[in-house]
Order: sequence, then structure tokens, then C-alpha cells
Amino acid sequence: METVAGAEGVDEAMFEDGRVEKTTPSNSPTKQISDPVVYKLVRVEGDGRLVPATDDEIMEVVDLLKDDNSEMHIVAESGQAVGISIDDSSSGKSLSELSGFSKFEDVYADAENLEAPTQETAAPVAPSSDIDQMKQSVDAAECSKSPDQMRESELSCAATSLLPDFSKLKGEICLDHLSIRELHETFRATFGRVTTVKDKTWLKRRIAMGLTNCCDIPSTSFVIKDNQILKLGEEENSNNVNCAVATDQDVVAIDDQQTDSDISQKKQSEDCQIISGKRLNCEYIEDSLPEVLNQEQKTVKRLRKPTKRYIEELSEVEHHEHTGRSITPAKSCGRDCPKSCARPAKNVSPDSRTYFTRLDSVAGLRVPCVSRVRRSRPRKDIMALVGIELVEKDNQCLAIDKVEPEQNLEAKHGDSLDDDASEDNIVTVPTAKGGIRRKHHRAWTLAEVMRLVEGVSRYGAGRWSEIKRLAFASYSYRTSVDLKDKWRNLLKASFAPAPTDKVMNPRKHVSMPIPAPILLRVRELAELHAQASPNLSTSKLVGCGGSVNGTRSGYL
DNA sequence: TTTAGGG
DNA sequence: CCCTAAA
Repeated sequence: METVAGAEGVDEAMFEDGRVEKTTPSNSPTKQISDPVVYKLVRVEGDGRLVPATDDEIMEVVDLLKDDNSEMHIVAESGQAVGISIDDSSSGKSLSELSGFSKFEDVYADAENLEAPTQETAAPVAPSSDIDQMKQSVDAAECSKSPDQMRESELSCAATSLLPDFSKLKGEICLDHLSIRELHETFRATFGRVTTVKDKTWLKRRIAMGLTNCCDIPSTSFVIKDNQILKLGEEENSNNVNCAVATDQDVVAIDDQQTDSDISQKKQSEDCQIISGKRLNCEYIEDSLPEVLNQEQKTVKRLRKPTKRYIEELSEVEHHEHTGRSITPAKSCGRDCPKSCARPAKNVSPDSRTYFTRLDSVAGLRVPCVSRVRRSRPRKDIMALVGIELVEKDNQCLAIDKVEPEQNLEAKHGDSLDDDASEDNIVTVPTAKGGIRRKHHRAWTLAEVMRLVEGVSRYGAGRWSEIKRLAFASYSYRTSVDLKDKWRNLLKASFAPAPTDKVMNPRKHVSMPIPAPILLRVRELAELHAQASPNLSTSKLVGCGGSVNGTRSGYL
């Protein structure tokens, strides 16, 4: 039933045309609404490609739905050509193919269940890559959890458990044979929020995207290791190496690239060098920060020389005003349009929504912003508008998944691409000098933190610009300074006394605490860096080869 | 420009 | 997070 190869199960419902105007319904009613089908929201590019919708788009649509529910059906039905439905077949199929890998999971699962506090100290097994260290760290932490916690994390991903089961994210992740529940758990660990989406494929894709920060996820196999999709088999290969080139994923036939390493790599992936060597390029495509210094912005009054960041924002606001957007339902905030609006793209015209694809750097390539999800605020609106039942009732996800209101933060990888903080995060603080400056705050997501840690491990603490450029290219709102600051905080946190969760006032953690394993890792890296940086200039190797000696032993 | 630190 | 001094 897949009209379009590889398009199944990506996201949610409905279709729009390139401009995101709603395609007028009718035509071939292909399905009864009653069918357990999940429709996916995509945008049809000018050239006919389908691009997964962003949350913004979804929200827009949702807005419509609110007004006229029946319309939704029509719209959904109108998806003739691109109608995509999901059945779970894919997962089943790959299960067998992956049997080999599933062992990994099993092993970990077993390890998790071992009730051995002593393991915490026994963790170091063999000198290995930092990846392994990470794994071990996680394992150790996992093992050190109280039985209760462990059971809790396993039993449900419900909002009741405070911490997601991060163990699901460690090491190599094979999503293929996971149950819905496990997928939910993994999802939660990945994004920091729960989801009620029951579609496996969607979940897997979403998780994969979250973990790899890559939009180009094959639809057939989901084994992720070290932030990259491990491709198996022959036709499974995705061209995720070429995300940036955006010949485009999902819809168009997936053409494979040198996938060489696949299995063999996995087996002897002790060498993190190798792995890191073939990281997803798409992450590393530098997204040139637009030097949007338009006339408009010059008119903005200011007392102090604005930082680049401010400049971008300001110009952005201007743009919004010009484009007279009446787009998102949650337009309460005057500036919730992603930054791409402000990009120096030629395709920025008053009526075109430039933020659905983003203009990436030099080549001006268009990179689809995959179903990156919302900013915190809008979500609420959606829920209010559409009603949660809509989502929960059927086994289909329609455009959104439910989340816990606040406490789920915006742990969204999705927020990553160019949007900026939602309005509620921007407060203006009066300056002594009479001016006002905007202070925006964007909570660090777990994914970001992990990324940061990984970046530090690879490039060394202190090389912030490097890390920014290489590992945070897609997070335009994180500057190298931000990375540095965050690292400083992580460091502080990692050396600080143990969290002691229970005692804490429940109100206290509005944001998810940083999982112990990560802190542990931070500490290791700190140590490594401390002893490695003085003389050795090879900070690139920090965290890899250097791990041989037991730096960890000192802490455990 | 990038880092390091103070606030 | 922001800001600034240094490099």
C-alpha cells in the first residue's frame, strides 16, 4: 500500500501542497476514514518531492481541523497520490534480518536486570572506545538503580516515572523488534516526553531521527549506534550520508551510498575513530549563520551593540511583521516563526513559507526540516483545539502526539533546527542603562546534552567552536559559548553531590535532571581533559585512545 | 574570532 | 544566559 517508497510511517496526517495551503479536497476517496490508517502530513515540493511536515505545518492544519472537523476527513482522503498508510509489516520483516543484532539488546537487557550494585564498580570491562565507556557508564548507573526504579522504568513509560529509561539509548539500539511499550520508553528517553502514538514504524522513525539528528531514516531497519543509523542489508541503505544534499529522503527511492561498514563495523566498533569518521554528514554540513543584516534591523533601536544572535532575532521580527503572517494558531507570540524566515534566501517572499525547508549554507540547498516538532507553546494550543481524544482514541496518530503539559519540557530534538525559543522563554530584562535586553532561554534537551558530551569527548573540552561547527551545526541557536557554558554547568553538576532525587520537592524538577550516566561521563571527560590537555595537543584523540588507562577507576 | 571567566 | 577581557 505504499504508494511511495519509504514514506511509510514517518509522521502524521494529511497533505498539503507546496505552499501549505490546503489542497482542496475531493477527488479520489481512497479510503474510508474508519480504516486504521495513519495519514502522514507532508508537503509537496515544487518538484514533486514530499517533505515531511514540520510541526508548524501540522499546527496549521490542526487549526483548520478545529474549525471543521469534517473537513479533516476530506483533506485526509484527498491524499490520493501520496496517501500513505502504515502497517506494521516492515517491522516484522526486518526482525528476522536483525536477529543477529537483537542479541545486543538482549545482552544489555540482561545486564540491566542484574541486581548487582557491585557492578557499579565492576563496570570497566575492557579498555575500549568511549562509546563503550558510555555504555558501561550507563549500565553501571542502571544497575545501581534501585530495583523499584528499574521496574518502574520497565513497566511503563507513563508519566508516573520521573526518569525515562535511558538505558534504552545506550550503545547500539535496535528498534526493530521492540514492542510498542519499549518504543515508547525509548521515545521518552530520547525526547524526554511521552507519546501515545502507537504506530511502531512512526515511533521507530521518530526515535531514529531523534537519535541521529538526521531526517533521512530508512524505513526498514532501525539500528542505531553512536548516533548513526546502522544500515543493514543491501536495499536498506539509506542515503543518510547525504542528508544535506537532500536529494531527499522518504519519498524518493533511497539510493545507497557506500555503506561499507555496516555489520562488520558494528562488530568491531571498538574503535571510535572509525565510527566518528563516518558520521552523518548531514549533521556536519555547516549551516551558515545568516548574516541577516537588513535595513530593517538598522531601524531597531538599541543601546548596546547587539550580539549576532540578537541581530538575527531582530531582523526576524521585522520579517514577520512584513510577511503579515497569520499562520500558526498559536501566534500569540509574535515571533514563533523559525529563523529561516530571516535567512537570506531568495525564496523569501511575502507569501511563501520559507521555513518549511531551510536554505542551507553555501550551496543554497534545500534541506527539509523533518517533522521536527513544535515549540513548547503551540503544543498546548493544539491540544486545546483538537482535543486529545482525537489522538488517543484511534490507534492512529493524527498529527500530534500527546505530551505531558509542562514537565515534558521541550525535550525535542525537533526544536533543533532553526527555530528559536518560544515567546514564553523570552523575557525582557531592564538594563541599568535604561535599555532592555532580551534574555532568552532555551532548555537544553537531553539529546543536546548527549551531543555536547560526545562532542567534547571527541574534540576535547575547550574546542567549542569546533564542537559547535561539527556537532551542533544544526542547532543554530547554540553558540560555542553556549556549549562552553553548558559544559561548565555539566561539570559542576557532575562533581556535585548525588542528585538524591526522592527527597526533592516534586515541584523542583521542572526540567529533567541530567541522567547520572551522563554526568558520570562528563566527569570522566573532565578528568581526561585535565590530564591530557596540558601537553598533548592531540585533543582529538581524547576520549578514544586515551581511555585505555583507568581514568575511571579513580571515581568508582 | 574564539576562549575563559565573572556575573 | 549575558558580557567582556584576552589571546
